[in-house]
Amino acid sequence: MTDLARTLERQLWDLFADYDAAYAQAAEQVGLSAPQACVLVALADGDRTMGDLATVLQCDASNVTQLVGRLESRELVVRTPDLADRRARRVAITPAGRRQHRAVLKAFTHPGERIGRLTETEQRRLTQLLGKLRD
Amino acid sequence: MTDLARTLERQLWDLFADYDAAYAQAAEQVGLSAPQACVLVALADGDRTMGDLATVLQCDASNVTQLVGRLESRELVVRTPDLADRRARRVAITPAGRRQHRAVLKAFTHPGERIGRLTETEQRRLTQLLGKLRD
DNA sequence: TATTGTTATACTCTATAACTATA
DNA sequence: TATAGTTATAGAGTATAACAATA
Repeated sequence: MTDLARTLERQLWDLFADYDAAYAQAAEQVGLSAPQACVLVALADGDRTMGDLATVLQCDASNVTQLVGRLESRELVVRTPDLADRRARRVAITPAGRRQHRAVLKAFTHPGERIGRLTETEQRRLTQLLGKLRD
Repeated sequence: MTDLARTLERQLWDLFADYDAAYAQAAEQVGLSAPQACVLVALADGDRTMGDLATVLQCDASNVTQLVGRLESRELVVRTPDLADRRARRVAITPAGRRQHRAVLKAFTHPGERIGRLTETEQRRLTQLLGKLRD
């Protein structure tokens, strides 16, 4: 491996460490854990079944049961029956949950600040490079 | 916020999600949790006191006590007295711990693969942009 | 008196296995 | 028989508060 590639690896590691910490802190400011905030994010664009949530969050269904249970006890989400499949339950974000979600987004200023340090040209270049990175 | 900035935020989020998952998977392949792997990384370049570890890992000292305790019970690290300060204890990685650490690095191919998709010129450009991002 | 580290405790996150209800 | 979700359980990560030993 080249020195350049090693430098890049280190930069990515450091960047991600900062990013993770900033996200956890943003959630915490709102009184949520990072996984709880992720649930609200996953529900922001519409309700989902429990199983769908497990897929999106990349975790076990039993974990979703507990995450949603804690959020429901705080009335940030609600579970309703699925009319098409009586085994399934749909989870939806409540108005209070939506307020919390917006608060997390507002507190998570980290990416916006960083991106704002780049000129528009640089941002375009970065988008292109990151796109190639993900493929 | 511009569309371009929004695209970048989304790209960073997706990239980081992949990165996190890949790191956790690399650690798991070796039989470690991600935090445990981070302890080994922190000790790879030399021993540290418990308090120093807490600073580096950005967590509470009582958490370090438990993380190190689990690793020590598996003989991946050892605690030795600090000769200069009898309150402190120095934690060092063992040969077995070093093997585990190397195995994690070997399994964590994700960043290297991604970086390898870029030409050297693109890598240089990305390094520069990421540097500006972090400041 | 302040600092280093541990212990006791509590809560969250997470998965596995066993179970219920429905398809 | 297979699938959606829950429950019971267990282990790991995390922090707070109280504590012991040392500075």
